[in-house]
Amino acid sequence: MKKDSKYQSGCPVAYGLEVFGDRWSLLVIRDMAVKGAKTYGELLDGWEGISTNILAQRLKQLEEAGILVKTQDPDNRRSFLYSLTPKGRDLAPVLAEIALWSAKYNEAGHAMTGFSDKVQMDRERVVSRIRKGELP
Amino acid sequence: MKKDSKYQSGCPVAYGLEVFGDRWSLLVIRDMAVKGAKTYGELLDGWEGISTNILAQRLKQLEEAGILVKTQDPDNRRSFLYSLTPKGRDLAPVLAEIALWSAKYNEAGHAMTGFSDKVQMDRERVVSRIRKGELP
DNA sequence: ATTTCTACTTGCGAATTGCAAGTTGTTATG
DNA sequence: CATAACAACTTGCAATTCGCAAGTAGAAAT
Repeated sequence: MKKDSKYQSGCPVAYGLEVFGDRWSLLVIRDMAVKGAKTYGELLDGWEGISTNILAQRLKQLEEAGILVKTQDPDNRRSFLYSLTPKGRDLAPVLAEIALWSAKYNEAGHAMTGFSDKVQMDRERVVSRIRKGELP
Repeated sequence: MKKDSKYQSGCPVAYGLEVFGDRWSLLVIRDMAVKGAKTYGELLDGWEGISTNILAQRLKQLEEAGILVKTQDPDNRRSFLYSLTPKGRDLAPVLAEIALWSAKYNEAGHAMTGFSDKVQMDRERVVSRIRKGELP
């Protein structure tokens, strides 16, 4: 999708969107930051159903962008562990603000997640926890 | 692009991304919120060069989503004025957090915009101004 | 030894994107 | 007032990207 994209404008918003501004990247980051997903399989079984080829592609891009790192699972040699870097965890405020906005405007209500509630209760705490590598 | 997408998961992050989670929507919103772009032509001449058919499509989607409204220019009958609704302006914190993140991690530096600087100087003020419909 | 698991890769039709050119109605110009 | 220029799109089409399904490779369980 985003190679070394020609969309370079110098705008900070555009820079961010180059890195994670597609339909899936932020959802992968959310699964890791909010749900604590660590393996390929866990990410594949996320709430929205990303397809396997797209997931593989995004993981590679996000790794190249320094958002996450891939390591061998010490307990299972056929498994890898994905984890967010500080750069990736620093996207917590972005996730939080999107959740706050959605909580305000999504009439349908948001089931299956206490994330919105937690952020509404104490945004700083949630952001701080994610930044430290903990679950919200 | 996003019809009534099947990506409904109940997750607030996913809801937000359904509305503005593509390559261009947030850039259009940024052009309006930060640059004060109001007409189709101004949006076309944005920093990144969106193509005309995509712009038309996004404007329609964002209007349907209640992010912006389209009105006749009272001074020029061949021109329309696009403006953000409160729902659209409430995305200011999202733009701000993306800008802060980019300012921290974009080595290339971000020329041609004082938005990052303004947000870094006083995030609350910038968000507040955009929420009121003023330029940051 | 064979099945199962984990993490992918490959193929391919369908949808989306980007570029270029054309259209419609409006205002400015000679 | 005829014509050029403008503003906001629309249309066509090639190329990229996406999503589903199926297949592969190596490790672990049975």
